[in-house]
Amino acid sequence: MSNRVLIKNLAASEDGPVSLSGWVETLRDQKRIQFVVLRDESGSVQVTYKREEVDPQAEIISGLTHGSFVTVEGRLVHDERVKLGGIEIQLDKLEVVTLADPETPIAEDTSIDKRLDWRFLDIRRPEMNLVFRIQTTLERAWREFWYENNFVELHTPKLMGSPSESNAELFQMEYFETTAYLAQSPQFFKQMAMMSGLGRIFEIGPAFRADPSFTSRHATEFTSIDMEISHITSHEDVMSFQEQLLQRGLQAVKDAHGEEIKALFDVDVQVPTIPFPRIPLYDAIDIIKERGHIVERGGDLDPEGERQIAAHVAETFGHEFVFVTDFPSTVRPFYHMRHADNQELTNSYDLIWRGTEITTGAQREHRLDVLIEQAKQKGLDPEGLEFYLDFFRYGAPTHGGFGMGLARVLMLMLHQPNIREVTYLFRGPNRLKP
RNA sequence: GGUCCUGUAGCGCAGUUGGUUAGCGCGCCGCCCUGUCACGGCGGAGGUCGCGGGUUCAAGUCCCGUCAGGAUCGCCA
Repeated sequence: MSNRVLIKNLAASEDGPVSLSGWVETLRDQKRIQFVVLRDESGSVQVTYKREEVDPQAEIISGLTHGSFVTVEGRLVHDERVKLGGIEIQLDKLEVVTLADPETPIAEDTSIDKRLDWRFLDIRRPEMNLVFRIQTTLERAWREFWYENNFVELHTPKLMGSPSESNAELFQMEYFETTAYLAQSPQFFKQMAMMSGLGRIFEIGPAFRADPSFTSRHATEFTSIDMEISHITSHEDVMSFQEQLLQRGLQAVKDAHGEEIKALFDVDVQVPTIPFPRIPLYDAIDIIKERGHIVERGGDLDPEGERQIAAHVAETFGHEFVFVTDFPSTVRPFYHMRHADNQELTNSYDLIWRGTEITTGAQREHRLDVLIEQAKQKGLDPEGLEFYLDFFRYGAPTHGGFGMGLARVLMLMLHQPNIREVTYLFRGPNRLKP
């Protein structure tokens, strides 16, 4: 390994010899003096070289192109004249590792679709680079929370022999002599873990949906944050876990990256207070109606309804999050538990962050006879659900959980307009590359 | 899948009621420049106007179709 120093650590270092490596960001090639702005994964710094009469090193610098990767040896000097951080490297030796093609195919203001074609160049930009450092911090904080609470991490299969849920569109593929499906959700397998005695589980993994959805918040493959816990009394227990999880994650991101996020995205990360506001759906519909938007009872909230209830919560409680609870059974899958005293409502919720849905959660029905009855009411044939229904034949604890879209969380955290900005390699109806 | 909008140089855009050689900024190439920092100065290259058809003496511009992209709705995470 080379003994390269990260640029972000230079400002606090003593003047003296250093070696760096990085990409050429700018070359200001004057007759007597040359300036190279060098960027690595942590930041940018100016490299200065004073030219001699006959000077092979200066010729090498003159031949540099934007994006070329170089190693630099020189002396770090703190100098107030330098606008870029008040430091510069006075060059002893610059070596070209690889010369870049002179014309870069994308720029900062290039449209998202072209930038996705050249994603590796796009992610070289400091703000895009930061996104994935934030993602790492977020997942780490969540994992720590789960570990502290005795969760088991699972990896459920993504190749399925039958659909994992009823409604969403399925990808199917040849599988030797039969047909396989890509998992739309780990739903059934994480419930299986409850009957396996694992108690509390989480999974961070891919989910696949063959929906031709053209919006700023949908992908055909996305990373799903899933959690399932046993021995709950209602969906309230699930919501309580989730709000703690989000608070922990956002606190960790703010602590580790708050200043950078402010500098690069102009966003102040808000750590939410607990508990998040909770509003039953029918109350939410009444509130939305008072605000001038009509949502029919018996249906789901439409996007405008979600924005309206979020605006109401922001104005009334000063909170960015809201749990909308007790959805009607007509819009929920058969496995959501219904109210004991009202078959039309479920022990379920959606979590909305600044007007966008990031989660669906629920208490699950654990009684086999009730489950079969609810499946039938949804027009499902229990025969096709045998493998799932078997879970409930040999003793099932009460349980519930949620699924949360990772990229949606990042998009909303960083106030990005599109899920594609915060997904490493986006997959949609018209994008399979790179 | 529906609706609306957009496709002009490597990138971002302008292009008038249809009219001669399609422009601007950035980038790129060459030369010049004593510390630049959005460096500056001079010069230059680069275009099947998404694609196909139609109207017209004449189409980047109007019409039809098609492909691609964006926003939004449906659906969801």
